[in-house]
Amino acid sequence: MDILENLNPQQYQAVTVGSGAVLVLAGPGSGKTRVLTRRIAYLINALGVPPYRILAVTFTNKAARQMQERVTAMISEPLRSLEGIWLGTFHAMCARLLRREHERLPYRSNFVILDEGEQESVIKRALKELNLNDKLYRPSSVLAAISNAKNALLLPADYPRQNYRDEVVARVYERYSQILLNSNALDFDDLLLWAVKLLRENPDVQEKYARRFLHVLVDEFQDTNQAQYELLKLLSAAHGNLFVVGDEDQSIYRWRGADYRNVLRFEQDFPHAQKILLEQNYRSTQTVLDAARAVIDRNAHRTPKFLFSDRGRGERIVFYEAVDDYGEAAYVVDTIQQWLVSGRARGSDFAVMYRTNAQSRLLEEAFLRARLPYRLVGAQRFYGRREVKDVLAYLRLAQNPLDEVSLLRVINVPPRGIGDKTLVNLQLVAQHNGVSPGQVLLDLGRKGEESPYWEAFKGRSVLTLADFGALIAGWQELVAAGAPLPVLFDRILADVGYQRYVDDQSEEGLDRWENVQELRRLAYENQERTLAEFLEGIALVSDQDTLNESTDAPTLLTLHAAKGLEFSQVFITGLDEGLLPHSRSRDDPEAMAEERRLFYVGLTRAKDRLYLVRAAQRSSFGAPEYTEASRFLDDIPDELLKREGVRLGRAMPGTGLRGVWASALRWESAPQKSSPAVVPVTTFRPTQRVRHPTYGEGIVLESRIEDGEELVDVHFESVGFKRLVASMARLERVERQGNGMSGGAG
DNA sequence: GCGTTACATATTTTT
DNA sequence: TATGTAACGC
Repeated sequence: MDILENLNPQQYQAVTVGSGAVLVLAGPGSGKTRVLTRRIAYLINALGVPPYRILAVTFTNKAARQMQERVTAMISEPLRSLEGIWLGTFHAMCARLLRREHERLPYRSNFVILDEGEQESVIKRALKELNLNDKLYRPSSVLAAISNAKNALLLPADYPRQNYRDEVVARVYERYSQILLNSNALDFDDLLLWAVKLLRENPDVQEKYARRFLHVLVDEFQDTNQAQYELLKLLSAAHGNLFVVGDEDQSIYRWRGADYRNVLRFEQDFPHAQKILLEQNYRSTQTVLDAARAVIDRNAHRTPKFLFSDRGRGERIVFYEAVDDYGEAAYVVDTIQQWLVSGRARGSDFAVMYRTNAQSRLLEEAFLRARLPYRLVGAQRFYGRREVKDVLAYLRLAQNPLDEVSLLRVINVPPRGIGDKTLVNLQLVAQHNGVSPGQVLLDLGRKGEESPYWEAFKGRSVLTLADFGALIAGWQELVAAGAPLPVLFDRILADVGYQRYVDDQSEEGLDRWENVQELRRLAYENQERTLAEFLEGIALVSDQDTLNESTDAPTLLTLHAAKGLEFSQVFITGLDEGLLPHSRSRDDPEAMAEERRLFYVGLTRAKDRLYLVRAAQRSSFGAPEYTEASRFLDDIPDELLKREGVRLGRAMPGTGLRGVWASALRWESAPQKSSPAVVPVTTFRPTQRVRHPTYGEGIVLESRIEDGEELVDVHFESVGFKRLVASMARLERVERQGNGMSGGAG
């Protein structure tokens, strides 16, 4: 394939631009990935740049993998390979750098990478050690503060102390860092922070890499944080060929330290940078783009862009207001099903997006009920499962016995008689001798009574400790002897009796054991790799990476996870105040602007059809609540919208039944004309009054057929909302004149 | 030291 | 809801 084929003038310019700093501002669907991959291929094929002199950075493994595949396909003979190129995520690149140069760092090359849960447990430990109240200083908020500091390249000593709380956070930060150092462990932020430190403090190292990388290319530049930007500057310093692609309007990771103003800084730092705007959109209909533009134009401080498409106006955007969150999920699934039945669309054409992961549950249930397969990105991730984390902790312990986090996690899992007392003792002994608890254990395990630590323990506790230490010692020997991953895996499970522990023959136990088996399968597939590589691969996978592209089914995913993807038909659900925009962003204009960008990202994922869905009533947990329509909906011009479903006024909080009544009045509910699918026949209709032998009288909110059963949602005067199966519940119609507005509680 | 239970408590997005 | 933790009894 010709690398320069099928490029518009701006894309062509970006692909072939000469040396120096280049900023490509690429609107959604403007061929950003195409530009990036062709640029790399162009450098190699046309300019003869050897792949090993190229550094290309992405945010997700998936993006990296995709880029790798596409570029490889374009590389011409005689090379045909990208051997030597550094193409990966920021974090993977840093991990690689740090392992290579570990002698310049206070870490060993076999350091482990902590995930967020582990970070939090270290914070909790630090708080406890410092006698701080974890109610007052929430681990999550302290962690966020520390993370922000690291993103801004601030070490504990540099942490700004403006008030007492800062002082406390600084002290926790200090202790936290010590624990990590002693554990030979790094968190995600450390990977970046230490990489920058390494390059800054070792000019020879910096020069080595900066000279090597003739070209540095970056995807999603608007999502970089300070540390990442600094790293890019350090690595491109020698040749100055820094090629970044991004879009301020798609910056949605502010909470993680990303700062879209890096785009502005870039222009200041490289005043001669070439700036290229990609504005032609190849993805969406003009209707979708118009709506997206109307939404994003309300944000200040951005480079105005004029996205245009030659795909024509396309269909109007459907706006559906459901009675409640069940109705919302049902609408989504019904609509998709009708398309599928009609044969005019396939499963993978659809995506259902939401703000928070919790929203996926009702949707999943609806899909399950309809017996429609779906694929889910992220959420209760496999690697987050307790049993999986346990086994991984064992593996990490085998690789790095200094890892206190993992040690503390599994030292008494399954229960082996090492309780709080013994644990505190162990830590004391370790501290006294200036070693880590893991080392004490190992020594006890290896030498038994000969160990100098033996006497420090009293009673039989030392026996249990020594037993466990002997296990770890055994695993370590296996690792040192280069035993294959599955062998080590099985040995560990057998040694600790893990199956007996998780699989209690209950359904849940079976499920857990399944997960362990799944992990073992993974180890088997990766048996060519070292334990360290295996663990690092797992530590750095993201949810987005778990998307299985081969399944032909609708995708359920958060708006964040949707970035970079596209679908023929997109549902954005939960368009309620408090959810999108999220309530936590309410009082912060910057956060609110980001909510808007998030919505913008969702809108621009759609190629052909867009459905905006919300629920008039939603239960976050416990009690259902009335919701207000998202303010963002107001910004979409009416002529782009086609309303369906019930119609509600804005905001009827505290008006009791009125909300329910209003929501039960169908405003327009004609089935989509374009869809020949069968409209199920129901016995009950919304607004109809019914009587139930136990609950008394109520009003039908919604009725639909699922799996051949008619499901009726009723609001009873006595008990409120109930979902009934029509054939089971002895529901009677109540024929009555007049408006039923009286009676009932809200 | 272990296991059960009651109770509280918090819920955004993730490399 | 679902998860964690504090308290209790064994």
